[in-house]
Amino acid sequence: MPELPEVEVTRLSLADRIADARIVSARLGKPLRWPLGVEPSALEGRVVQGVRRRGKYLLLDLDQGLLLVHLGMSGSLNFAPTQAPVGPHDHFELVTSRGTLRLRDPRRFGAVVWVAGEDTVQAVRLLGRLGMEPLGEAFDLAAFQRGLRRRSGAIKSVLLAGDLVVGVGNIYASEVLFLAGIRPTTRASRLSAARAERLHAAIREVLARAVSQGGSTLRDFSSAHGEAGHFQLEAKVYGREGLPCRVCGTPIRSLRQGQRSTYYCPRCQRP
DNA sequence: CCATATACCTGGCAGC
DNA sequence: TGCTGCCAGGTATATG
Repeated sequence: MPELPEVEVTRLSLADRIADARIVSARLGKPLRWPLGVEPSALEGRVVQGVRRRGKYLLLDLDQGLLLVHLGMSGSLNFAPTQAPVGPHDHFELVTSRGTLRLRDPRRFGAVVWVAGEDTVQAVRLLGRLGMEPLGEAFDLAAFQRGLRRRSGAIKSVLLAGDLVVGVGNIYASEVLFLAGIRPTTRASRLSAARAERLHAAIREVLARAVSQGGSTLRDFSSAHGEAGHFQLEAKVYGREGLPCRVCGTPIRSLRQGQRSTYYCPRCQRP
């Protein structure tokens, strides 16, 4: 579920409220993708200083070390002064002086990992190969164009890989390529400089718009406040196979790329 | 270096 | 109704 917009919406809804909170206790449920890396009791007394985001990871800065949180495919965070009873899919919990933070993740592809610092082996293993951040100054057009030229694979797959630019997942990859007018099967290396520039702009535009809409709620995503997102209502192609293109009316098509569904308009998106 | 397949796990849904 | 098979927002890792 969570692509960059959902992770950023989570961060925005959490950061101010959890800042300066002191951890009272930590609890684990079933195993997540990776082990926490410390005894939960070792987190007691730590203070949450802030929440950053890198790609689809949330970084909870503590006064000693930090927690790397990934929502995987089905994860969501909730932060509230008082919580409902623990459910069968609540697999991590931090009780703090300002409220209780819970990770609900039915599929358990998500993770919470404590690391002593961002330069540790474990942190570098997880964060070290991430591509450019698409929002803000770091998303350099020339570097993006150079990166695309080096890739022979389909542009959809290159976007998903996350080592050139982070944050574009399966929903937004289709949406971004629609906005840029690019066929998902086009080889990245064969995109003209002009089309690469349109793609660069489309990535920023779609992701920023999705953040402003509170992300996409397909099944059960919600912010740490519990609010659903609305971007799925304005999706142009994702999940719309057979329905008329919102721009030209041509039926939307779907195909499989690297075991993932891709949606596109055969008329608006030229190879 | 790059591209692709695989694995992880649960729940929802279409089809029979 | 109950079963089976497929599909789902991600990505580290192995393999070619």
